[in-house]
Amino acid sequence: MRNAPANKDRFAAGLDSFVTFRLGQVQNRLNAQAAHVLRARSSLSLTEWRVISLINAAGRASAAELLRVSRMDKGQLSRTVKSLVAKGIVNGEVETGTRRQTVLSLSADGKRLHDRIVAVMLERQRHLTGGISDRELEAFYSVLDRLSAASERREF
Amino acid sequence: MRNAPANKDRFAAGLDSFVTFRLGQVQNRLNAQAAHVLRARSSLSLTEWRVISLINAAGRASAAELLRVSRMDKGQLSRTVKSLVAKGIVNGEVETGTRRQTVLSLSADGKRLHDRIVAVMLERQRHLTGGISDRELEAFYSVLDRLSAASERREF
DNA sequence: ATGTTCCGGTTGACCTGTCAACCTAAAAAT
DNA sequence: ATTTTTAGGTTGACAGGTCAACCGGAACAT
Repeated sequence: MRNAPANKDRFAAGLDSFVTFRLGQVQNRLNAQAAHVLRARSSLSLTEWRVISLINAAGRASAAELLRVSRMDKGQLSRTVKSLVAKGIVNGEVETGTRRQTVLSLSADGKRLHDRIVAVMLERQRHLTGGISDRELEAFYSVLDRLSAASERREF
Repeated sequence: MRNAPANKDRFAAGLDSFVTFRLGQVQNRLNAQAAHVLRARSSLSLTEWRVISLINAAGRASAAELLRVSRMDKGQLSRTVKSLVAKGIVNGEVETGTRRQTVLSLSADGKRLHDRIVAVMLERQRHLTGGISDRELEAFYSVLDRLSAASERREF
């Protein structure tokens, strides 16, 4: 890191101390990278890929379940699922009877697509975490979890 | 943490292992929280606040400097600065001669605003990192930096 | 049974982020 | 001196995220 020119230090004291600031910077770069990879190897957007991952992880799940787990936006999920169904990547069976939920699952095509992409993503994951030991990662996740918990309080 | 209902575990294996996924979740929640705080105590958007912070940290700086340091979008910065100047929060002097840069600084109002908000933000920062030791934070930042470095390679 | 509440899902409006083209002035090249 | 390159900044178009109103069916109360 620290690849910015000399005057970077002028800012160091002011902003680097904000966890959120640093976190944000890294996250943006990671997202851009992921989106780039996806564009290079598929026609999926990052959100589409996330939804595919979610559905794959769940096997079969309703949109509501995915929402609870991912905390993504209702509307966004709805639209993304719609487009994935249109592309034949996701199947949506209208499970009537039990509160009319739509049960989502990957189609055969979807599964193949997922498996192809997930391989690349796992490789990327290895690249990203390559220089990081398991203990470090554990600690990292632990801090992340605490930040997540602390971000709960709305008044802050 | 871990406040999701029972079936959370079904997803654990699949997605929690992706650093980027976890990072993203936490980041979203932190952003939402920050935006909420800002809305409650000012009429600033998150981006406006970031730009104000940047300018404050720099004292006086050109837009280009802020860009290099923050890695935010050119256009977004331009527009945000424009609106902050319009609101009388930021002064933009057209430093001609040296590559026609516009030197940005906080106005008196801007400075007051910044100081008022930064107090809340520092309090929030303390809330967020309260349960986290300095050593843990150091380690956290170190991992973050390595992730950031690894997100450089475009092919991944 | 019927009206009320609740919940899963959809839609539209709006706001933010991102990309790329463009303008203009300064600097460098000839 | 004139042309070319480079860099700071602006703008427009568009994709993606976010909010809130809404729809319709299930569950529940009376």
